[in-house]
Amino acid sequence: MARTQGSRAHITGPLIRDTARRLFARHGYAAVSMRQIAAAVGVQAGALYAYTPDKQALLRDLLDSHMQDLLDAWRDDPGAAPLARLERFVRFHIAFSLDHPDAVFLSYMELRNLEPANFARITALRGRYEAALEAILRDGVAAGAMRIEDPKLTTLALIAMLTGVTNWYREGGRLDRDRIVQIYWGLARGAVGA
Amino acid sequence: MARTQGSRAHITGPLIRDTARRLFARHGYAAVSMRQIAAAVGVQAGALYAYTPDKQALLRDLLDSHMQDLLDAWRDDPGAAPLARLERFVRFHIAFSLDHPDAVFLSYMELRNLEPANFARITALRGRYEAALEAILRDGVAAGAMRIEDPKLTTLALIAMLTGVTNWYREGGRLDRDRIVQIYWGLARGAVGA
DNA sequence: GTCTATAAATTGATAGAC
DNA sequence: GTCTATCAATTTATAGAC
Repeated sequence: MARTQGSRAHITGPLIRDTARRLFARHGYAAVSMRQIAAAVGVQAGALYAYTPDKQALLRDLLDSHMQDLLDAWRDDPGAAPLARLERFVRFHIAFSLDHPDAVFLSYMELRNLEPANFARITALRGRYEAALEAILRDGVAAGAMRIEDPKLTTLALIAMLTGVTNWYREGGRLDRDRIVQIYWGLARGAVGA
Repeated sequence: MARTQGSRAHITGPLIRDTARRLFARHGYAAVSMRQIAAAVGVQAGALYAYTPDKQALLRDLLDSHMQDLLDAWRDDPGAAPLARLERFVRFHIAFSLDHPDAVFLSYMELRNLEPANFARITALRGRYEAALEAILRDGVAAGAMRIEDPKLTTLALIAMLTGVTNWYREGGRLDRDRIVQIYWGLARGAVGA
């Protein structure tokens, strides 16, 4: 018989987050019940509430920590050439997206299910990430290394293009990661007129 | 007092579809109840079932008719120069996306809530649309008018980039539609090496 | 920390009157 | 075609035992 009692707090906490992230990404926040999460984790529904005050907080924490991780992981080198910085950004964004596909998917799919205060917080973090790319583009224009009509729109367009890899990438598919980065870098370089 | 009885079938049918599309796009399919749709339409929940056998059929019909509309609306001119065809595609895709933002959003957001048979059908229609762009890119490469490393990936990348306008466009914003098309066409043209 | 049990509300869908 | 009323299942969240 399986365990029916006893504490496993050291693994249950992270497991709840991992499980919720996967199920939310696959079926949508509203479509996944706390009972489904609990069943996949291997606990009863009531046990979840020792880790999160409610379902909304679970979603907010997932999106919040994802955006924090993303911002912490990106390190620009303002001293390098703008084109080299852009290439690094392309490589970073694709790698991060493929390493955390569920979190990336969630963070732009479930914004609408956040309460206003949480929505504002996540949107602000996203704005900081976009500003990081926009700064590269503006420096590239200033240095004469890029030709860009509208840096703000180009930022959004490039991020949408790069994030799109999560929609079709499958491990072991036709193209490996380096090849994908190479192709997208060619597209991005052309788009900025370099 | 408001009407509490009587048939208004000629307007209720389309109204249910319009309302469901808007609410599904805003809050997500699973998050919207049949009662909420009915209330927004101005009927009681039971009345909806005179128009749709169930909630799933309502979603399927919305996605199906959107993809049909999209395919019907796009008319390529295989005799024209590849770059001119691509420019027309960019203009068309952006215009269609901004004219039907909810339908576009739904059609790539709620695929996961379709039953397998419905999912396969919608995905096949989407494949036909992608093939239309890919044909232009291949012709452009063959004619020496474009330099593209991978036409398939470039197709997906361009569509993701163009569809992204629905994420930030607001009527009466900083840029009008013609200007947006102009900017995105510049990005697309550069991306394909023209 | 986890369980069992349950409260209170909401869900998709149906039946039958008009 | 629409309404009212309702069923059966499911939902989030809580209370109290262990």
